[in-house]
Amino acid sequence: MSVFEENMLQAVQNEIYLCLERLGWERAQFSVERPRKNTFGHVSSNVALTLAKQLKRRPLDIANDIAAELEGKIKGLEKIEIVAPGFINFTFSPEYFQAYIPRIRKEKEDFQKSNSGKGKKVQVEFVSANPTGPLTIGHGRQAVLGDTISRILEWHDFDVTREYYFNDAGRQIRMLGLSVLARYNELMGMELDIPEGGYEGEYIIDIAADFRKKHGDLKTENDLELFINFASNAIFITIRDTLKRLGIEHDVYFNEKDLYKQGKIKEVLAVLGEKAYTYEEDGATWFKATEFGADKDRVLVKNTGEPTYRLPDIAYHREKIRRGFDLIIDIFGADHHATYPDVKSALEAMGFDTSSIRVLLHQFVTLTRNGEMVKMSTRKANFVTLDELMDLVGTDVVRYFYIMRNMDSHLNFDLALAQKQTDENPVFYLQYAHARICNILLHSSEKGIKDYEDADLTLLKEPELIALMDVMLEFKDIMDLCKKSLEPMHLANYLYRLATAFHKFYSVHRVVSENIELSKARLQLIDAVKIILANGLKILGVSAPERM
RNA sequence: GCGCACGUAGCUCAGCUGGAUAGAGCGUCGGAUUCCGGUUCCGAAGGCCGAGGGUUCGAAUCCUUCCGUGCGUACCA
Repeated sequence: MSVFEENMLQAVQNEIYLCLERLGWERAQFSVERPRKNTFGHVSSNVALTLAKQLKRRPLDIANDIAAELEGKIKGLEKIEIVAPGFINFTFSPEYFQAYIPRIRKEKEDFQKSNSGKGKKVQVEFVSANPTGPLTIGHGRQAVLGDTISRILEWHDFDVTREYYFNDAGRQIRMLGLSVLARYNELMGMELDIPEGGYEGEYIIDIAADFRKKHGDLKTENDLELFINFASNAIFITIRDTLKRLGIEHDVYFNEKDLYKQGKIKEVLAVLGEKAYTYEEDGATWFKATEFGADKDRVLVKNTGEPTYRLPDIAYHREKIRRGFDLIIDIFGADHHATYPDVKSALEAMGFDTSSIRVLLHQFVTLTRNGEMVKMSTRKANFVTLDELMDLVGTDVVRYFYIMRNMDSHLNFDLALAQKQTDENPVFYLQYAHARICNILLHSSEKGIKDYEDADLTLLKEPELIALMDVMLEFKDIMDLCKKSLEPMHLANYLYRLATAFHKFYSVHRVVSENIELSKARLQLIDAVKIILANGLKILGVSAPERM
């Protein structure tokens, strides 16, 4: 049996290009895609439609010419059909699909793995939540998105650095220190006095108690720095543990504080000043953002002498570029969309090329419980933490749910639904397909079919099997799409479709039957399905259970 | 006001760079199992793709106006 090196889309596209060349027609823009309906074949192209205008001929006639010219050129092709208004549909033969089964089973986790990243260095910055409280459900979306995107890039052979920008300087962190101090004083018998804008969550009390355990009773008025360090460190540890529980570990925690210690903040001010992109007004230092198209200039250093968040952001991104990544991906919540243009402008003002930076914005998570919106705020204590969510529904569900929607859309996370853990949940449907395959493989060996390596794969030819194998081969296209769009949703949807194709096949055909030869062939098939399911789930960070 | 998004079935959402009769899950109603796990499968009902205009062979998709929702528009992060 021959092995087909290219996938269907590439093979068809290349042959159409060659065909147009032979016919002396210009290269037009045309699509080669998988049609929505399987009655349109496995691959479909609109090339005749797009050529109609420049050739001044009927699309159907053009399609006929192209089809005739393609005759016998595409390996593994069963038939070409021309359909009004001028689509050319390609149907591949069962042999084409069958040829992939041994490859999948041989290459296993490396099947169709891409090396298109060529080891290029990519930095993915995500979460970067202020260390002022536990991670919430809102942070969870970004955490899972960032990690899954990282996994997708790693699959494509990029060298990925997962990074967390740790805001351990500035006003918010001082508020945290003051809040813990207030609780500490309360423990010491003083009246509780949480500062305006301070943090009121229960965890502040716990930190204060731990502080007292470690440091005992202090006269604390002048030890704010001690409280800040203790508190931010305590919260850092809980954040890291929460992420670890989700299967996420950052390679680098970049401390904002270091930007100050190493003089990077001053450097940025100096460089921008030298190039006359800053000026002083009302006691503050301003950046001339209007010269880069902004509606107004921005403050970099307040009249109190304290930098705004923009300045360290600029300094941090300057460091990112200087560290020599080929690609820098920033994942931010939608509330940050206004800040990046300023950072970009400042970097360009300093003479940096910002084309390697790609900013991904994701919309918010709306949490509902019994149909009612649950509002989230770290300062007030009425939030649901990411840990609580994992307690409720498990990490597999959390990871899948967060990426199953387009990041441009609001994610509606219905807690009541998520807690159900029933068949309404796509994760179980998917995992069940994997578990079911494992069970069938187990069953077959109990039935005495231990070795099915010598199967006759030409027996795999029923429509449900062809449809299943068609979906299996789509894996590479989906991974390419994920890389291009940096949108893991496509993989989640794909795996769901793969599971569906398998369940449909299962419901009409027995795998293990009295017909030993047929059983062997189908065992090879489902073993291959299992491999692709497991590969995809691994990229999503979701487990592939052998039984449930 | 201005900027960035979003608006598709009762609900939650797909629909990739414009393509063929707009799809799925849940919910509703009705079916399928002597059998490898029914946590499965099949069928039905349910849509002026927010509204109007434009571009073209062809629009849910691109442009434009309007309406609605979210997030920004800080010397908060």
